[in-house]
Amino acid sequence: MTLDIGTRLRAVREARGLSQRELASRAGLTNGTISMIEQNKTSPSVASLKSLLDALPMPLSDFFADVEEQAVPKYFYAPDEFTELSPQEAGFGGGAARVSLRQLGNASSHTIQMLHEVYPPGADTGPEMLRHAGEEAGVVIAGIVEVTVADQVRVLNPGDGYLFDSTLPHRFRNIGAGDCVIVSACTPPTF
Amino acid sequence: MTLDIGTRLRAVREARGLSQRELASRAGLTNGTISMIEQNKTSPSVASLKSLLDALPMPLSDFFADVEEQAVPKYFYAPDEFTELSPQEAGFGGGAARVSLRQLGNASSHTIQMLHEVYPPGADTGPEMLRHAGEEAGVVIAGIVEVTVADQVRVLNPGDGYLFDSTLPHRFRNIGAGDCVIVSACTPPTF
DNA sequence: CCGATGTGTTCAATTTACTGAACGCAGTTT
DNA sequence: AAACTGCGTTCAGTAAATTGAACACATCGG
Repeated sequence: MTLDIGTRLRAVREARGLSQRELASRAGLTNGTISMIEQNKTSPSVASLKSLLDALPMPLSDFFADVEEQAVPKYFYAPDEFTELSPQEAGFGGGAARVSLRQLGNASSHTIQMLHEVYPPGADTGPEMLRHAGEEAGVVIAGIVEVTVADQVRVLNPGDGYLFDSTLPHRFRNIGAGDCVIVSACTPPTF
Repeated sequence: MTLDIGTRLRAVREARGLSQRELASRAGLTNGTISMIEQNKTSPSVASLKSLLDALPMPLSDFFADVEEQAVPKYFYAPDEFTELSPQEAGFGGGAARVSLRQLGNASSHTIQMLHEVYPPGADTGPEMLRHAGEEAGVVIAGIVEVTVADQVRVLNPGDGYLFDSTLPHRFRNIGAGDCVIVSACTPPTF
């Protein structure tokens, strides 16, 4: 989401019938600064923004309540825009190997969670089986992974997939020589 | 003036069980910055604060206001066990190009539908935009695809992803020289 | 006991926000 | 018309936020 503080601020300022200079003097800032902010050429500090809103006046929560509604929705993500989830939060307690779990977007505001997962050789989600609400599915892109679901164990190769209810105890182990890459999806997001 | 965002940020961060470094890496900032902010030694820019809250996640306004049942359930699928969806069934009416949409499992008995999609060069879901209930997300594995969602158009390369509400009109076009491979997920399954 | 890993803090260097004084433009006033 | 008054924008310089690499302090395993 690219949040548009500039137009939001301008809208509020003009609704009060204030010029940039008037608002600037009340807030203890300069008109130039306000101009830059309204054009989204800079991202003001919280302190500066609070000064401006105090001078209007308007609470920060109200200001952002509207800003987030007007925010431009984000549909596309470059590789570096995936958010890396820490192993701990993903449910991997004392895992020795480092697993990369890169999430697509901000799952808290969606009903679906998609992950780009990379397991180094030997990586294991651990003998303690994972369990959580929802369903999960995935496709193996590269490498070899042994997946355990309930009482079933299976070795999956590139092109293979899986699909099961997440409340069933499950476990992933990379038993190949190289990295194992999986693209998976969960619903609802697990936190 | 106070506006103690430092202790507020620390409270939410610790509530999530995250260290300063973990949060920093997710938000694309450094641990030092978070330390300074939490001690109120600096006033973060709105852009920085939003990055931090997105990684938690939490909206700015909140921050500021205070399978089908079988005898034996099937969890694993070999590549030839994916069910090929006919273009028509997938919503492609008179599409000239042949698109491969291979579905993992029997989606009607699940809340999640995962597809392994292959688009030949020039493939297009058509100028009539698709619309259906639910959300969909995907990761590009190979090739180059142009995706249109509502009024946004974007060219996605391997490693890129997408995530949007399926009620928004959308369209996929393979604009590369080779096949385009995408692994996607929808919720709920679209039929 | 010591090395390895974890935490949060500190500080010089860099990037960025902000200042202060310009600028150009549109109405009014003389 | 020229001179004023108001508006928002631009720009070099300054102040502050942010980085990146240290630091000190804990906990854990050999």
